[in-house]
Amino acid sequence: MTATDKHTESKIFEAATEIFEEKGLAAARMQDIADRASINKALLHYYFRTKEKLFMAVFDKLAEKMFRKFASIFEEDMPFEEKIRYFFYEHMSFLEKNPKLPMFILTEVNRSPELLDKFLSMVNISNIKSKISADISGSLPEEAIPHLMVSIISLSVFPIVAKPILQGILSQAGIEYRQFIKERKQVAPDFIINAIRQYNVQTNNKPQK
Amino acid sequence: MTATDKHTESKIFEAATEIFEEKGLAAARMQDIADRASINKALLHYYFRTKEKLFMAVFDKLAEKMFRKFASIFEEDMPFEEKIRYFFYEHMSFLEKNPKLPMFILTEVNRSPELLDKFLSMVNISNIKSKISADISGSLPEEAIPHLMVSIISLSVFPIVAKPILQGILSQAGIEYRQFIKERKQVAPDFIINAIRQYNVQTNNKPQK
DNA sequence: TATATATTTAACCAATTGGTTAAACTATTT
DNA sequence: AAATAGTTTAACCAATTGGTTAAATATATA
Repeated sequence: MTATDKHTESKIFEAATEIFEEKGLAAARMQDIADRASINKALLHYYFRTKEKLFMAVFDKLAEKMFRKFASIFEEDMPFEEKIRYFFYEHMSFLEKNPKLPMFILTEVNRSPELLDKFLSMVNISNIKSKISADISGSLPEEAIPHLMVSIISLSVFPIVAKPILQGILSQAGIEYRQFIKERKQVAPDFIINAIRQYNVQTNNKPQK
Repeated sequence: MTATDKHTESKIFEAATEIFEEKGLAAARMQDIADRASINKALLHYYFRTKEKLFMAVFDKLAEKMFRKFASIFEEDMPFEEKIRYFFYEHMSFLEKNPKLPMFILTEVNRSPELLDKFLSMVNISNIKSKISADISGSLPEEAIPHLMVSIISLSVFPIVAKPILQGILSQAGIEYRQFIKERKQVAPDFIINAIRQYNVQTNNKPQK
């Protein structure tokens, strides 16, 4: 493999990433990818053999990116309240930089759930549960923790995925979507923290490492 | 138009609804729709002329259904806390019966946001805002209301849309998705209500009409 | 019952799509 | 420099796709 083909292969990969993120597998066309990469379509097959294999290479990269980001944030060692705030800040900043990623993943995993198989273990919910239990005291029931986590994800991801709808509805009230998402980085963690206050949750004031 | 063709047309429409919901516009095939309806493919064109027109008929019907459900629940006259509980119960029951609908709408409006134009006015956010302000007293800032509404929608819709992911992750901890969603009808409104308690929100105890 | 109208069928069509092929071109090795 | 290996191109291919056509069939009307 020469420097030239490393270049061609990555050009293809980048173009494919964009096109697949924008259109999904079903609507993406090999000719569109070739056009985006400014190469002859036959090269797609020379380097990646089939559309399916090219798609899988892209999906794997993007899903890894998304799940790793999620998992790493949640497993950080820090006081719980701070972790919630850090999660929203980090996760929503990540989503801001990758606005098409969640919708891409959701589209493809709804079509083909087995695509997820190799990524699920990256999110160890039992591990996260014990970390959360260790981080907080009070009467938060253990069975509430998955709900809490799903709520956290819901509050951060859904407004991104529903952008066209929210943009339309919010603009009726003179609210600008970008500004709304900006505020949300603050509002959403407040919301979560206040919601769990009912359990007399005291976040441990452990010294930070 | 005869009784027979009313029958054929609705058979086509129903089959198209299923196929478009399952696959979206890009991946749906006219032959698949014809097979699902047990008719000859040419009839799709006889009754609906083009794929695009058939899709639009289906999209309009489904989007109307979804937006009308959302809007009607939120404009109910009842005490706020009760409205939140009613919203989650009604909305999540609706989503349970139409599990593919949100993902279908999200997919298509992300691809083509102008599809939304005729439905946005069904959700009058300013109207909802004044209703909520009238329903509750306390110090909930007006600019927090859109965030509250988006949170409510996020908490109800996202777990449906993310079913494959949640199913995978939750099963690792021995949690069954269906049971999780069932619990959520109770957990999510609790969450919302507790979250806004910080504003010294008192829900009006107006007599029900 | 005969005629007109509407519906359905099966065959066909042009365009598009993912993929293949072999020649031309470029880079590397002997 | 010639031979070999690797990359790229442009043309081509078979299958699929949304759509069309005209004949056959069914239904409605006079």
